[in-house]
Amino acid sequence: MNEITTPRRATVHDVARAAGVSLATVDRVLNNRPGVRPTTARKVADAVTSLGFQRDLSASLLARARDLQVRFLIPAGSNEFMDSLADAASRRIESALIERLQIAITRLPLLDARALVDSLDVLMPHQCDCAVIVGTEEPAVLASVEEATRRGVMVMTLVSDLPGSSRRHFIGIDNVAAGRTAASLMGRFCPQGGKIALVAGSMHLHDHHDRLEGFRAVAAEYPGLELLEPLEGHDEHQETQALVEQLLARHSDLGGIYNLGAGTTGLLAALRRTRRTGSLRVIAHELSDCSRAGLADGSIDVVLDQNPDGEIGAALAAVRTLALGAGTLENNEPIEIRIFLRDNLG
Amino acid sequence: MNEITTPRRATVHDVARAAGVSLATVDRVLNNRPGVRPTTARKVADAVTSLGFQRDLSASLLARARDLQVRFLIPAGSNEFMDSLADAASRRIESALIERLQIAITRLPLLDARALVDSLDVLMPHQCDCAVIVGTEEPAVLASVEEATRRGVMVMTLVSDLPGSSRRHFIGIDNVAAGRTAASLMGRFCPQGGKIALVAGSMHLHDHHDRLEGFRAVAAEYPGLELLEPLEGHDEHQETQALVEQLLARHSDLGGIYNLGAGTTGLLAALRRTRRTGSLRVIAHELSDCSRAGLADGSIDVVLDQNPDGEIGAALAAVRTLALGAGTLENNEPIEIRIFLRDNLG
DNA sequence: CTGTTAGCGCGTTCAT
DNA sequence: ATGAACGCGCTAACAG
Repeated sequence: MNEITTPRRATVHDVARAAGVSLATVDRVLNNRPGVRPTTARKVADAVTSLGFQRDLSASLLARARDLQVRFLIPAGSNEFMDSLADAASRRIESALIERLQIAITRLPLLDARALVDSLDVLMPHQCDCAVIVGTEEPAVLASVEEATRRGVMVMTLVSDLPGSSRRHFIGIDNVAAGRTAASLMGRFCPQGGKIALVAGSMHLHDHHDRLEGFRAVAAEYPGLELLEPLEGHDEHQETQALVEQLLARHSDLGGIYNLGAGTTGLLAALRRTRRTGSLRVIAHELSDCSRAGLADGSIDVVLDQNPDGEIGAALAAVRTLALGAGTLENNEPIEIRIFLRDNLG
Repeated sequence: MNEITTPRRATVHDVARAAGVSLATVDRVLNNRPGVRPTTARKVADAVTSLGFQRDLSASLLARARDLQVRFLIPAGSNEFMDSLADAASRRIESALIERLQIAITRLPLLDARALVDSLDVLMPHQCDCAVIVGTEEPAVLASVEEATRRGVMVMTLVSDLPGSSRRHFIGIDNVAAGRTAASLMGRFCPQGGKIALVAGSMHLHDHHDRLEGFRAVAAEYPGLELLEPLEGHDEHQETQALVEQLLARHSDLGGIYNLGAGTTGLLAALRRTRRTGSLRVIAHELSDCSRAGLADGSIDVVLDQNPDGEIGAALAAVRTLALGAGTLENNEPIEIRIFLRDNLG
């Protein structure tokens, strides 16, 4: 039998011996601290690569008698999805602690760049190793991210990326693919073709924009589908409900609705009031109590979900990896979109 | 600002002090080793619960200067899906090693209970902490699992469970839900109704059986759907291809095919030869090179995937948790079924 | 039966 | 600029 005999991993001792220096020097190089001659540093670096040395994060945290501190900065009040993100983070507090990861969560009062910047600017490297933020692409935010990085606080973006910045990693789904998938389903749901309505929060939101783009691209492959102009409900229950009721009244022959925003509660209310849940195919985003109910009673056919639990898990895993000093994460696979019907709900 | 001040976790020292004993005694109780008076053991146990003590697995492995050994026993040759399971495990070898988890993989020559039993019986606790097996429900296998458990080797079931046994955990999807989901999609794909063909490997396989059951239950909700008698292709390319070609020839008005087995290659060949990829809705199982190609060229509409990577990850996480001595894992949520269309392929 | 002690891989004073 | 020595939470070999 081919038994796999794993060779013992290299330790700091091995590196020190190979480089002909002491443990302390190796440690200084590893954590790139000052006080090492360039020549010595090179010797250590060579030993590290030739031995394939990999630091043991757990032992490192054990020695420092210190946990890894992660702070999530998540908007509140605006979006139901943000609540589920925060909940997912909360749920992990306990289990993360066992792995020496301390999770702190700050809900920002508004979807306000100022509040985010203020919270970010306060974070110091001795109390926060990594800030995981969901932020909008505004100059003040970008500046704050740069500043945090310079101070020694890693920044990671969640849900919505800040491409030009010094964020070390991005966790989120591919929203264009989400829109494409929705269209691909809708096209198959309506083999006879038909009018399809699009309900968004706002076209100014990056993710909504991407979803719309993806949906339109694939919908074009189904000549029978006639896309109506997108409605903007600003993710407000009342407004979305009114909009959808008006929509249903105007188009008695509507074939489907793609709700690419977060106003699912309002949409559902409208659908139920007008009792048009049979002949109409409805695709919405984000699993929530509301959308679960919609799936259960048949008013929603499919829910595309961003998988907040998976995103939080991926974020924590990334923090651990990046804490070792890796420049960037190469395995930057985006989070997978989850697809739910009534029949595969947890 | 509500700063979360986490109290320091309790350590073995704290437990020893609280129980009025020494570290060694605490350790003996924790690893339930012999040589401790019941009275003393109780005092320690009380201290553990009252302090909410949780062992640090990493520190434990560090002290033992020993990695956690996990062995996967996976059938070979029969099923393409098993290959992807083994691949998923292989891909994790390196990253797991950093977390002190040594992965070993044994491919069993046949889907043969005897081979599984032989491999399992050899495993000793000093070389294998946990065996993760995908096995059939046969008396010899069950006996072997009991024996392994008695020896001190944990057993975990993967993909296919052994309900009555002493396996500590099961990792797999809900196949009834998978079948239901397929029917739910098919029903929506065929609003006019139509004939639906079912292609299975064998009705003797637990998972195929469950999928069929789920599919039938939900398909009954769509009165227009007419289910043909299931075909058994025994997951063989040739046989499945012949079966499907015959099927297509006989039913020129076929509306859809649900391939609930693993013979996707044969199915695809038949579809391409008969060039019937337009009006026909096809739902298959397991993402593979073959099914990916089918999605890409439109011959397959939807692939339901068991998520082998996720299953391996869940298995490794479970091993870590169970290694601390927890009796059973309470969070026994099944693995989620992944749903792929052409537009959300990684 | 129970306690003492050394050491796992690493970080961190404090000397040198 | 560099090294020796101690401690983090836990296990194990050896005393008592």
